[in-house]
Amino acid sequence: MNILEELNNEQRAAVEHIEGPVMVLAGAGSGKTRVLTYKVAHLINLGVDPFSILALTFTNKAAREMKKRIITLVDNHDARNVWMGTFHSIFARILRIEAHRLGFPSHFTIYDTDDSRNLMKSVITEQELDTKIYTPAYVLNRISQAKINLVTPTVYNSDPQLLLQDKIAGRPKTGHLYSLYQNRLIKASAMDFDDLLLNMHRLLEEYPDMLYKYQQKFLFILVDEYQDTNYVQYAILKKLAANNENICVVGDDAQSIYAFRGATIQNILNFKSDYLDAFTYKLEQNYRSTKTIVKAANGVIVNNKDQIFKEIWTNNEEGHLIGLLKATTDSEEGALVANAIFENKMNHQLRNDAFTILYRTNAQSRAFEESLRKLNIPYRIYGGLSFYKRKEIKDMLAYYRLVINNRDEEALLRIINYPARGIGKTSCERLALEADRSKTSICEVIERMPDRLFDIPMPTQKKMNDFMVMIKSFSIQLKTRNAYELAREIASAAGILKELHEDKSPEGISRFENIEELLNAIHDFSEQQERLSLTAENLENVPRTLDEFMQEVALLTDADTPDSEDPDHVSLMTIHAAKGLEFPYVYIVGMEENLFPSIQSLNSRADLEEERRLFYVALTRAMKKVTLSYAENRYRWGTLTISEPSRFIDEIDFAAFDIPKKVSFIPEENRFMTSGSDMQGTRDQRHPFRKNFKRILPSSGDDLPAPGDDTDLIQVGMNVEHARFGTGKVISMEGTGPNKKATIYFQNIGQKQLLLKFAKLRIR
DNA sequence: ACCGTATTCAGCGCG
DNA sequence: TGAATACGGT
Repeated sequence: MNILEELNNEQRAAVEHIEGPVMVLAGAGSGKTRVLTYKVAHLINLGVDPFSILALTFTNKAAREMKKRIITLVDNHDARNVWMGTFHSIFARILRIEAHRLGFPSHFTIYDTDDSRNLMKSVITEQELDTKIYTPAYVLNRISQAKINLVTPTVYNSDPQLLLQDKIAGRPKTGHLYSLYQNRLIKASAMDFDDLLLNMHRLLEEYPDMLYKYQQKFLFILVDEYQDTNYVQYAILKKLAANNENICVVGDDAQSIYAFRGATIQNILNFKSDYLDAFTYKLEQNYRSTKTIVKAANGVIVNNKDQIFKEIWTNNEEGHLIGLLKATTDSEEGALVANAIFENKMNHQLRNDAFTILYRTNAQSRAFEESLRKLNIPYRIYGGLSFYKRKEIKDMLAYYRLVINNRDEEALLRIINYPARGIGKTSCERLALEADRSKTSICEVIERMPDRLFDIPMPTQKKMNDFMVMIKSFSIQLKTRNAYELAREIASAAGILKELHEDKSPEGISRFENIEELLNAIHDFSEQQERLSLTAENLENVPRTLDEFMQEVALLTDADTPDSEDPDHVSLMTIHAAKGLEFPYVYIVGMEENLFPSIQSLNSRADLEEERRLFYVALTRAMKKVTLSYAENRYRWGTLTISEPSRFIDEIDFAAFDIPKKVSFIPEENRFMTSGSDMQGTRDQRHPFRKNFKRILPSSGDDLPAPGDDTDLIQVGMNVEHARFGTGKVISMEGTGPNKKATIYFQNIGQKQLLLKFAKLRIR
């Protein structure tokens, strides 16, 4: 059977167009992933060597599922040799092969965000800078932005504009911290996530033979979720594809929801000018949702200015109207939604996994959990602490990391005194200081220890040395021993098994079980015969080793831990986490101004438009029915706040709503002023339920701001003007009501903290 | 080294 | 509010 016959005309055209640059603009639910998988399958069917196909996805999970699908499609196991994975995992594989070019050992460690944060924290404290001003998060964010834009420390520190920005932000040392941070990474033979991209780019940029090699290798390049790629990813693709330009990108600008961490929609918008003979296909038929949902989603997204025009349509039934639930409080919202799910489930004989609750922020999950539990409805929260982020697992992995890479400082500092061996904090700090001074790694400092006199007590030096000897004794066994045996031996030699076994508290027992589970995973791994296609050439009977395991683990996350529980549960997750998924019944909750759209997004149109795209993504997850809910009052950060319904509700045609009787105590004359008429009604007229939310300002008595200033509109990040101090930028705000204070950086006089009720600030 | 209390700070999060 | 960290006393 010809697999192409399973596609519609546009999909098929995109799949069969195999040469030259192709962009597939695929609306939500239009079979985007389908095009990608069928295209790879088609290529293989045409006789293309799977080893020469590079397919990049957004998550490991997507890669795994796609690969599985392709193998069944082509019914040929060779399909597993396609280079399919995330940008990070594919580039990590290549970088391990070519590491020596860039001065790294092939066993370099990949630092996760915790490692990066800890390292940055030490760098900042060692520089004796104020960690309140130089928060690791801020500095790392700056560095990440720099790396994404190919800005190395050297470039950064000679770029007047960047330096000026840091100066204005009151953090002139940021560039210096970048250099120090990067040096520490190199010293530890480590790369952070952004380095995997940046170094891949360097490899292709600085070594023409490498560029040639990988251009020759990857004859066909496919990219999923192109709207969520950033500049360095774009630049790498541009280089790899430069030879024959057989590059096919698939994406939907309307679903770009990761601009906040550097993804840029420009990659899609510029595709045609980057590749002059580019061919564009638009997939506009939605196979997922009802007409009602598609219409609602179109009505929302049309409010964005930055977009490529698409008209999504569907042949599906009209379907249910959109539900709208109004609650008095956040906990009532939880109860309303849980009850609605319960009723729906009972009335229509549905399974729990037909339902999902989507929210803007993780903090909202609690009310829904409680209500679902009361009704005995099984649920699962996605995106919580993943297995590999748990403390005990990270501790154990730190041992393995250190055995593999003795210079891995973050791993060393994490475990040198866990379990407790009497090596205290001060001694560790001195150790780190000495490593920094002598420009070597901590591990080398320890090894030279007895010969030198540090201000570390002799017994402690001895203990440090014993520790390092133990680690190294395992290092030499890495290549010869089976992953599982070695892993278990390290676990017991380190004392972790004993430590956790003795802890009989419920948490201790669960930690012990988690370690066992980790060891089981390693056991399964070492039993598998199949290796990465990368090492397929040396198929001898070498056991699978611990460092191979760790290479796979470094880039795994949440979604990669399969859940063993009953799969029939209601899913709770953030909208971001729901990207790419679909559910019959979707509840989008917390539809309130300042929550969704988020208060932080109200400063710029770009941010607001990203929120709107997020809402678009949420709506288009649904197959059968969407229900929106909001609460009039909500506890946020410990205080009760009054909310009004989200502007996004207004953007859906009022006629699409199924307004429950109990909410519509609406004056008759407003009843029929729906958007069905051409009348340019106010928001209140179009959406009568809003009437109940006549803004009630908290009474602030005498403290009401004088008319003519902008006091209660001021937000972090705004430029403001003060009668005496001139113009400045709001850095942070604290307090509530009349006691609201803002920290403002004034151009002329520097930082000041002002009580808003007195400051009479104007927004500029 | 360890524990209880004070303080701070709250967006979304791939790899 | 509550989790996560910092601090300060034993």
